Amino acid sequence: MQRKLRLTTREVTDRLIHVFREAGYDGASLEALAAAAGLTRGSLYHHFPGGKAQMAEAVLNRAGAALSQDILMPLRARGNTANIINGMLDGVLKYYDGDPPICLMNALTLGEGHVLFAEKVENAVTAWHRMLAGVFSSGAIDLKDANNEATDLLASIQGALILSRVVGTRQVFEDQIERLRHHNY
Amino acid sequence: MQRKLRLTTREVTDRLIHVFREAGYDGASLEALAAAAGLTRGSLYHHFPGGKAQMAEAVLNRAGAALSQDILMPLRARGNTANIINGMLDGVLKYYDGDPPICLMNALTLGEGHVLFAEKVENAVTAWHRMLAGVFSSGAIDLKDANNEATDLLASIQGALILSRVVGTRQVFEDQIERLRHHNY
DNA sequence: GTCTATATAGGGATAGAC
DNA sequence: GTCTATCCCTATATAGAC
Repeated sequence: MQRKLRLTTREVTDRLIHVFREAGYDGASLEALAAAAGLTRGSLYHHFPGGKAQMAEAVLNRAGAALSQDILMPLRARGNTANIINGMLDGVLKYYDGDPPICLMNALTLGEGHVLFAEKVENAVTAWHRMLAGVFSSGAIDLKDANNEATDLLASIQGALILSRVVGTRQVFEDQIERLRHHNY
Repeated sequence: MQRKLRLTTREVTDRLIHVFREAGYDGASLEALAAAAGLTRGSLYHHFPGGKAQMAEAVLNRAGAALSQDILMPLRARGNTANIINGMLDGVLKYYDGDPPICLMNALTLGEGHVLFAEKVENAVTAWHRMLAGVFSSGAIDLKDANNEATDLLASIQGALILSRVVGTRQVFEDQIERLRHHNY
């Protein structure tokens, strides 16, 4: 199997993701990014003339698209609430695919990354929360309760990611997601 | 009110905390740390000959002590489970005192910080989890269920911190903690 | 105990050959 | 589209005066 010589910008972007996930914005050096891409530092600037900020933004955009597809799309399905939530949780397991799983948006909102991307991340999370609340409120419960249920579920997922990373094993995350399937929605 | 000229290392440490919390290890520059301490870069090395790594470790140790006092100690109280958990949640609100609240241990386990402090952070979180599970298991339920309940609660708290930081307001965090008080334990 | 000044390395970014 | 070479700045760390 021969190594590809010329990469598309999208392929390069995909190779950069895990560096930003594990190191955050400030911790992601061009040296590490270039190594992950299999390119030199100079070559990165062909794909991203805007430098590191543009690299991180491209990675964030890719993650946003994946989140929409894997997690938000199942929330648009019709059916009973429990089935919809189960579909979303399948997407959550797919979207957070590392071992341990790490949330890119969490990693990118510290230090300089916070200055650059806080708004974009907030928008993504808010969209997720709003759609989740919509699913719960269609269950004919009070709108405020629906919002609270959405917050609870989102917090449980994000918290499981934190714990899983701290412990260093994916299993903690998967176990927690399984338990969330059996809650009463 | 006159400004103190000579600071103890502990006082300096306390002033460094919020820089590491908001920027993580890689994002915390000596310039920012010196400014926060009200000292020059050079003076920081008097208090921390080991440089930035030692500063972060000192901050982490202080946070560990505060966590023990504010959060773990209430878990040693006697009484019914609900009261003990309420006491812990009071400590949680006190320990995570920023606006928005940010988890130092989360911030310090990305990039180079992960290499340096992952083990120490894991130990702290594991201790919290173990004590929490102990409280739940004294409620005469299955040990595995107690562990799961502990994980659920810990994840809810950590996730609330994430959401609160992303949204940029402390209110989200406080509301979530209030709701956790009314769960059935 | 704090300062100024400085050493040294690594970071991000650019120019131009191939 | 990728490379090498280089520039410049910031970052961490050290030395020594006060």
